[in-house]
Amino acid sequence: MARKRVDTERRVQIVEALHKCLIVKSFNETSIKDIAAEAGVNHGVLHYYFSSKEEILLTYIDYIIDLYKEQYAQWLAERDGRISADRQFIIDIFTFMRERITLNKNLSKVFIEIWEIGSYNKKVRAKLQKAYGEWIQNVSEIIGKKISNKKTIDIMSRALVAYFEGMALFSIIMPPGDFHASEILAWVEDYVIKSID
Amino acid sequence: MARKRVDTERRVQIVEALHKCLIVKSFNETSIKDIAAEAGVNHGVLHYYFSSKEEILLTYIDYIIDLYKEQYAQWLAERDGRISADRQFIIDIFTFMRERITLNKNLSKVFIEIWEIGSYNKKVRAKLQKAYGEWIQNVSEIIGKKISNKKTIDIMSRALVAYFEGMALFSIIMPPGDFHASEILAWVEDYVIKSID
Amino acid sequence: MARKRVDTERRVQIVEALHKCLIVKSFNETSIKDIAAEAGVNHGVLHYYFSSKEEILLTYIDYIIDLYKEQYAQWLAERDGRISADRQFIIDIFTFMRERITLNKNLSKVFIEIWEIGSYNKKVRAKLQKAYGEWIQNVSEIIGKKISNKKTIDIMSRALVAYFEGMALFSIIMPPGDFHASEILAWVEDYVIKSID
Amino acid sequence: MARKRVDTERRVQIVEALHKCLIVKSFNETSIKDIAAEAGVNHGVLHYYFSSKEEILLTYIDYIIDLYKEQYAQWLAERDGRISADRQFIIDIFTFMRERITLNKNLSKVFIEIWEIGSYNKKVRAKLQKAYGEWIQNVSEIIGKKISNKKTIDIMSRALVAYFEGMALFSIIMPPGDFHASEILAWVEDYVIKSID
DNA sequence: CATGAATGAGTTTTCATTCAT
DNA sequence: GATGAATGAAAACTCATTCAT
Repeated sequence: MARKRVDTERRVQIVEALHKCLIVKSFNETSIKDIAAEAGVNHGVLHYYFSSKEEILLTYIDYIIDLYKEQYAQWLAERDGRISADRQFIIDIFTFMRERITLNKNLSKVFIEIWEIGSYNKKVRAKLQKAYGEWIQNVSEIIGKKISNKKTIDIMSRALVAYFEGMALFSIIMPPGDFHASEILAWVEDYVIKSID
Repeated sequence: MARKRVDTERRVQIVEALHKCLIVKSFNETSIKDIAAEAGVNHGVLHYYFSSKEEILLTYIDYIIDLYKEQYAQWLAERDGRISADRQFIIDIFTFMRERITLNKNLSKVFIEIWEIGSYNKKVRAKLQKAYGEWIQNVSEIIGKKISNKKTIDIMSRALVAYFEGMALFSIIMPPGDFHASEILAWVEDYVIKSID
Repeated sequence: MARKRVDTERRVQIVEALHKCLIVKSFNETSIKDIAAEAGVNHGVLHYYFSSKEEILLTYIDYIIDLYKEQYAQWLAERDGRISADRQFIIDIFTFMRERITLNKNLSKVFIEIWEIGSYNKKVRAKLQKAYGEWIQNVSEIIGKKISNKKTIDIMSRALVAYFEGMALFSIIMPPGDFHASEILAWVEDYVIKSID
Repeated sequence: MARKRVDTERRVQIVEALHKCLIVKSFNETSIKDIAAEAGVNHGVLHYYFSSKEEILLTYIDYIIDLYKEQYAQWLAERDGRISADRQFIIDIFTFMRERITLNKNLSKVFIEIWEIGSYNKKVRAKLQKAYGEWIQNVSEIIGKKISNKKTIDIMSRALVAYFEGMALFSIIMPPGDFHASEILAWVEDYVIKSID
């Protein structure tokens, strides 16, 4: 049990080191020794806790997705844990997504990396599919409070999440201070809320 | 003169070989020898025509962007070369973008790769910024036929292009046959056209 | 602590392997794999202990210079560690330099190589400058026991060391058994000693 | 006949291009294309006029040695073509060697390169042996005007030429403006002349 | 003769992974 | 469990040389 805990701590430590590395360089440019140095452990140890570099990545993807799922759950818990049809609630939940997820630069950078790996790697893609499926489901529940047509809900939630990810991409790729991602996001949110309210 | 043509042809040949490689594996996984094999030439030749692997990539990015800019220009030329305020014209132009760009799987796959490289590589990012800037400009001109408020045009065109790219991403990442990208795109187009018409 | 020793040992082993290689071929013709083979280690190991081929060379130059500085220091230590004005002492010290340094064929061969590299490489040149500066200083101290004019000491010590190196060069370049380097050196030594005594 | 002349001109042109390259970089760092570019000819042509890179070098060595032999011959011709026992003549001839050969930086640089190649390459070494043999012979003739003992002449001429080459080396290797090669050379010349006069 | 395209062997370097201690 | 030494495959790149046109 105690061993297990140490194990888990070490794995988290390593996985968080990978996160720090990915802020600065691509997964490919990040060597096992880079991760080890960032984690403050011997690089040989990484192969004790993980079978390969890929396994660190897969674990990391779970970790980063869980981190934001938990943040969302926590945010929701602070609001009684229920999705409300309230206009203000919907404004707030979109604001949360905008500020904490879409405009989180480090997160976006890392996700561009994960997209790229996922586009060639089935295991990574499966994780993305699951995470995006859940996020789409969350958005469905939100707009489902206002719209009854299931088809419309399905389409809109997918479109919205794709749009969020497109904006996350552009917030990294486009010249900073010129693209005004925050403003665009707010405008569209407003537009959507007006449309469905 | 004849020489110049051989030069250009070889460079195009190499760059198209890179394209074929990028459909299957990442730029990093694609070795100089892979590209050479795909192009059917000796690997030393690649360094004869290009100073480095990165230069092949940069040339490729120009090539692929030009390819689609030309397709757009050609499409437009067939329609008198002018952007019209006609409802059908706008429907058609969005259909063109949807079918030929956003839902072009190979193109999307390659662009996910370019995004990732661009997120760490300034030269690549600059090329993306230019290309997206132009595309946003094109969309601005289209919706500018219907909307007069400059700010709204700016925001909507940016939002639309980001959304298109988000959809391109999801068409690659999400389970095929399940995400219904085509339908979602058509629905949103319809929605936008109705909104601005 | 044990680790540190392994480190140093391996580095010495590699540096000595380079020495053996340089007896046979130039630094440029000596590949990392050649050095590794000579050292009896895997070639990857060389990059574990040294960051680059140049760093091996720089370390080697320090090594070979230190080796002969130590031999000189040791020789001197055996003679009470002091430079004497004794005629026999001066004869002996010149003999030491002649036999152990100037006429040491392997050493001379390697130094021709280092000269060549140093003529294009600043770091190598700096090491040569330091080593020759010290050697000139040593000769100054020896002849300073007999001559009081500082200018004369400076000039003579520089001239002597340049002459020694020219003789080292010729002992490698000129047909063996024909140039009689040993005899020439002895004659000049004798001449110098007579002049200053 | 005309062809032969064109051939020779081209070969000289190439060989002079190599000289210019060797001022700046080592023979190893100098590529066939570098030489071709410096000569203003197509690189394929070098293999028409020379069988290999080594042959260019060997031809170059002949060229550079001849150049200075001719300069010496010409200088001598201007002085009636005979070596004189005149003190001033000896002063002048040493001055010529000092200024035009030993202190000629480009020449010295190139010779360090040739020494190094010659220390591993028999053909190059043979050329050096011949050239130095001739130079030593010249010096023998000069000091032979003053000294009658053949053995002494042999030793002194060899020692002098070795010393000149050592000084050439140090004029390249040692910190410029610090070693005072010119002064040292002049002092020793003076010393030698006084000794033998 | 001239050109420049093509070849392919060879170089240094990187790094995930293994493993003895 | 931890350490760091060792392995070896693979990468990008260089370049003398060849050769068809």
